[in-house]
Amino acid sequence: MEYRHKDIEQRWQQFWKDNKTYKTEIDNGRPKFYVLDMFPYPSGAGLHVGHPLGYIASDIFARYKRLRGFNVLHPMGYDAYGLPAEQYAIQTGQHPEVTTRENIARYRSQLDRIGFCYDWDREIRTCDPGYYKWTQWAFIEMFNHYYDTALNKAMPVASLVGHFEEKGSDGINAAATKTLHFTADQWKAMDEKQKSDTLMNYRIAYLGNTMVNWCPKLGTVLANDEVSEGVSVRGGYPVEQKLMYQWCLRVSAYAPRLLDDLDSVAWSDSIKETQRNWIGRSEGAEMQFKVKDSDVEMTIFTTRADTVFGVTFMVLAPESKYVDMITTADMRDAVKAYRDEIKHKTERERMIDKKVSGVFTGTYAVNPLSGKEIPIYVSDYVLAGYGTGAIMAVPAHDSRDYAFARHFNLPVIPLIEGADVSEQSFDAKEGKMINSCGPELDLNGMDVKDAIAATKKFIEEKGIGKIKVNYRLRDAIFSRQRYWGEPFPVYYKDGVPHMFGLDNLPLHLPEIDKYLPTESGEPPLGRAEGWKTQEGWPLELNTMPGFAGSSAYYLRYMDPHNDNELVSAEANGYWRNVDLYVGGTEHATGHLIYSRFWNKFLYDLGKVCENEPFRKLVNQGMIQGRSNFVYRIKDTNTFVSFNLKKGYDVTPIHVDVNIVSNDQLDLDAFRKWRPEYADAEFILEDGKYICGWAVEKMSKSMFNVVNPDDIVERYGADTLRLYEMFLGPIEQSKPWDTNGIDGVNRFIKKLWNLFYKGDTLLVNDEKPSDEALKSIHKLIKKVTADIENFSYNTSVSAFMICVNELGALKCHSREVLADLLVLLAPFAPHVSEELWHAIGNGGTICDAQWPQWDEKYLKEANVNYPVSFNGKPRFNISVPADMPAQEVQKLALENEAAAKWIEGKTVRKVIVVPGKIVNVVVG
RNA sequence: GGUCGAAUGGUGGAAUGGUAGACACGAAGGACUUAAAAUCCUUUGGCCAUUGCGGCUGUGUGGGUUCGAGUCCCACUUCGACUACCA
Repeated sequence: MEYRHKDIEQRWQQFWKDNKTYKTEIDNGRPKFYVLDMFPYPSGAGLHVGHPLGYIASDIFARYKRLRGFNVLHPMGYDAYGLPAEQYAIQTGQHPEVTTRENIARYRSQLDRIGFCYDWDREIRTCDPGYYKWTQWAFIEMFNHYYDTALNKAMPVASLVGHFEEKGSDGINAAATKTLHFTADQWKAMDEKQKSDTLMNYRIAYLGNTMVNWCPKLGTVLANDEVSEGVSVRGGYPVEQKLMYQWCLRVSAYAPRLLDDLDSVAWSDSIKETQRNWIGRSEGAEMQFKVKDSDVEMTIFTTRADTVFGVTFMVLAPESKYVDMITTADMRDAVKAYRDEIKHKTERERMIDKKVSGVFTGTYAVNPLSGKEIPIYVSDYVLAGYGTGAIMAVPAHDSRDYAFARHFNLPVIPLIEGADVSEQSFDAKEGKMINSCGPELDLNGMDVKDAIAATKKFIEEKGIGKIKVNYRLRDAIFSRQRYWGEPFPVYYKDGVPHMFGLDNLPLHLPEIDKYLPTESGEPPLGRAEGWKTQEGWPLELNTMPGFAGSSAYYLRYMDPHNDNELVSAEANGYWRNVDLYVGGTEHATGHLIYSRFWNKFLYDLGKVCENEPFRKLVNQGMIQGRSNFVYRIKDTNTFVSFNLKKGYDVTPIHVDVNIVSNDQLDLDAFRKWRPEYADAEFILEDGKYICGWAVEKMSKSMFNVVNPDDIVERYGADTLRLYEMFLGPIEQSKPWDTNGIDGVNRFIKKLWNLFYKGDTLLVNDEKPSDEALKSIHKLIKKVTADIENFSYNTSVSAFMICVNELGALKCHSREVLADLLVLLAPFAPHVSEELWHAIGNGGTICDAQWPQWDEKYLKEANVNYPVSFNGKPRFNISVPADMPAQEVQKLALENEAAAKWIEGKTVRKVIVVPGKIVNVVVG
């Protein structure tokens, strides 16, 4: 029998399906293990060979854990809402649901061919009503809760209302949009609308007027993580700032916990660091600056309280509320002109335009420590959304303030000894303070760090300001002016928002005629006939953003068909949270923050039992494309081979990598590829046409997309799986290069040849030789350690070595080969299963037991090698790590081989490095 | 600008501080074959020596720690990823 991958893989995939081999149930008798992939957005282009990388890695781990006796939950589903389907719908009129369903079917068929061990009975799609019911439910719960900053958890809004009725706003500990002051009587006097507006200030899901990233081209608002460098991540369209009334989630309330709990998860340092930066904790002080000849006091935030004596001006964000309060009559026109100019600039234009701009308000403030008067400016380099939207400018020690000061010719006062500020600011927080003495506070001579502390203490005592921790993390904007997303379970009664009851969920997405905004500029849902409650109250027209459906999906897999709860306490109590999460780093500041927030919120409500959703995170690298080029001689249809192109004037042209093999072009296929190449001529080297290559993004336009289906067709899923792992470390980005896949394919054939010669099964029950046992036990040890460390590439190498060794030893022992198959089963499940049955096993290899290595087969002589060192002969002996130094020295002197080596020479020195090695230097 | 990471043959990549280049691809030579494919064997970092079985050199650059550094420390160069007017 020959190795026929198609036959084998099809047969076992069917077997697993028929026998529901991968169906998972709660089993209190076994420990659980939850392995999860970031579920894909089913795009129209289908999977390319880069997508399954992470899926294969997690599949190996899931299969491995199962072989080690764990009850493994390994589900898959689809992040089905999203912009591309909607854009496609706008262009073609096709319902996004239709295209989404088609795309999912395509994904599924591609995934199925690779042989994953998913429990497909647990599949979820975010656009299924049975799923988004719970997305809507979570939103309602967020609406009904506020964040208590003293208890550090979400609490029901009802208890807040109780407090208001007794004491008004006095003594509340609630995360809020702004600080409100009202008495119990004032609260009671409010009408329904006023009460609603007041509570919005505290709700975790709230309606607020916020500065949003508005993308005119997409006609929708985008979250911060959906915008990069001033353009939309999807589509790359310009994004501008706009004040809009939107649903928001008070993610910022969770900032301290999101930051602190990073310490408790096993994620890579780099992704934790990315989240820390995104959350952006900074310790500083809020300080009051009085405006001259006015009652207005402006609050600013600074992390450099020590530099207050160097403040030579102040700057307000153009959107700051203070601007209108303080601008003098004669400056009003200039300020208005500046603000209008800024408003019409997109975020991108603001960023590209690094020119300093701003305008004087005509007003002065008073430095609270020095008493000096300083001018107040408006400039767009101060952001409305961070801190208080107002700053004290210290040009000597902040580069942005410095640029502004130079442009407007404002004074620069250095505050640190020896700082040269003639060319640029001195931003470092080090040195001794100078020029920092006021009527009540003298910082001169202090170290910067001490000065910061001293100033903070002083301003707090004097009531000029207070110590404040600021976070960069903003609340998430939760409204999208789109069709293809979860509808909000919200209706408006006389303009006041109300939530649906759980009994009325899910609120289904309505049908509409076109997927465009209405004539009056309302979101697409404005087109839906009868989009109102039975009583006639209008429903919310926005839909939820992409991250809504993906924030709690890992919980739903635990109990996907439960119609009464997101997840039952039993299912959640058993599966708890994700033990291993595999996915790309691109979600560091989006999905991975939102999910953690969402989970913490549900944790506060007692709905889930773990504080963090993902224990361990592995970020697989991106697979880039490897493009091939042919070189056409200018103005001809002649192509010159790569190494001969010198001396010709050539144009490199991308050529489809699928008609190139080992960088050698298939000439006939090339002529057939496109009509204009039908009569192409070639200048060959050694009878071959060799193509050039480059690493680029994998995309259709570069003709470097490799479809996993083609690889599976030609080499089989097992080869694809092994080869993807063999390419290199899982976390590293690397180009896909089909060159080399033959080596892995050869390995499987060699493995096959250990079992079969022709149709004869070679396997016997003879006792394996010591060498064979050593080889297999070495492999067991290596593969076990590698899987635990995700070093799958070296595992594949280890398999190759072992199979080569067993082949050379002519070992066909059932005992050894059975172990080999179990080890290989996570990597190449089909061929392992096939051979597992061939050697007389029943059931499925998925239920086999992971073998254990025995050190006795691995013993090495502890004497190594003579080497030279600095010209002096030397002898090294390896010793066990825990051997005491004295014994090591004794061993070295008694060692037979060492003695032989030392014989006749003078022992100059015996160097004992405890636990490591002994060097006997002779000479 | 900030943060993190990387740099090893023609290529992908191995090396708990202990014989650098495992394994694989590619290449060269050979066996089998009428021939090709497939398969198998040998060689393969560089330089020198190859009827002397060996010698020298070598992990981006320069320093340091160490008996010993690809690995640890410092500085630099280059590349990549993420992020960015966050006061």
